[in-house]
Amino acid sequence: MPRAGLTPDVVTREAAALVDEVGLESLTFAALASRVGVAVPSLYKHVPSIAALHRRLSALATEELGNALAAATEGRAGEDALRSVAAAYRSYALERPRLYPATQRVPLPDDAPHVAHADRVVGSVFAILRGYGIDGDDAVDAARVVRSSLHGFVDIERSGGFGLPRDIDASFARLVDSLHAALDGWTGGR
Amino acid sequence: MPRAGLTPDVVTREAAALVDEVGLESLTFAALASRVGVAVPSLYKHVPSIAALHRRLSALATEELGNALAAATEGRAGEDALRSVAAAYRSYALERPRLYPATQRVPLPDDAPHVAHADRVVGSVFAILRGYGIDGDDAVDAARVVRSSLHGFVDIERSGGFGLPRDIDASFARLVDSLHAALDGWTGGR
DNA sequence: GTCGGTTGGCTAATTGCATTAGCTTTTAGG
DNA sequence: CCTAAAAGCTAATGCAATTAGCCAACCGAC
Repeated sequence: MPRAGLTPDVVTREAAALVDEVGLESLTFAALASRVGVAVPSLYKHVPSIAALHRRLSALATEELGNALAAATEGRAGEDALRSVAAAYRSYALERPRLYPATQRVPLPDDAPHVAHADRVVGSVFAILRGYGIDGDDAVDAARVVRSSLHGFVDIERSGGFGLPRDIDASFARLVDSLHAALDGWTGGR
Repeated sequence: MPRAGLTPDVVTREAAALVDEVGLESLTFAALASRVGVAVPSLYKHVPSIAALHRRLSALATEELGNALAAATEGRAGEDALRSVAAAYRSYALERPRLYPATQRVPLPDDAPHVAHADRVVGSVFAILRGYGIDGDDAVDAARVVRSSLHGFVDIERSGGFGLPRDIDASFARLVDSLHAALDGWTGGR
């Protein structure tokens, strides 16, 4: 029986591609095994459980999002960075709408790679705030505002929740305008 | 065999209570049947499938959220309404963190009750905007900004995604401040 | 009160999924 | 080449969702 050339990373990437087709909730070891050409129990040689696979998918999605955001901040600061990061965030969610929710899983504390990817995502937001001169507790509050707005928008969008007849791109632009105004006029804590 | 007194609404409410304990993804007909005291196949007399039960849960959660928001707007306008609705939105999500995600499901078009509940939630947001004198396409954009911010914040919060040592209530207050500022200074479309 | 039809219980059976146990083959390193 | 580890496999187990069909409870009409 020749080796299928699987590794945990290969299995995870194939699983992500399958999620793009069927969604996270319909991901099964049966479908994945069929996809990579092995019997179902063989998957356990590479990934200990379906739950572990979901955690790996979260780490992968978070890494990809982090990469996209980091690239978006390069050579940019302040408003320019905000707009670039916001666009990258939404682009990622629209490219992989079924995988995107996996970015929201909080890493297990001992999963160093996943923790690092998550920190990187948040780090990109803090980089924006430095351009606005916001730091300390204010930076935490502001980062939460930015993350909430972006996550909220793309989550509702990908779920089809914006049903009224109004251009969604235009609404997103107004959201980012609002974020810029909020960060630009950010005042000390209360 | 005496009747257990079940109806589709009773089953749905019991399912919601079970979701509060175990989460949406761990809801099973087996656990629910045990909870209401009937055999598993008996549940099919009241709810046609697990998928249909999830849709009913979404309608119920959306109704509850709609009730909370409607109550929060009563006798209030503008900034007062915004703060009240924002608080009510977050309170609901914190009271039923495991059920809250069900509010995000888009209703099937022919599910009139669910559609009505969803419209009511959005209606409460539009009521706020009327107090700020925002209408037309601007109102759609602004409603999407408000919904995104609120949903995004509570979704990250309930998932444990705000890990940095900073009071979350304070961050939420800053989010609402930002929303108020955005709505207060809302200018015409672009 | 009785009867008939409908509703709501039940058990048995089926299919599919996640997982474990243990055997066999392939592969890598000494 | 040999050995141990890794990676395939089948069989088996337990659980979940669902269907089929039987029986009893219930309700409305007479």
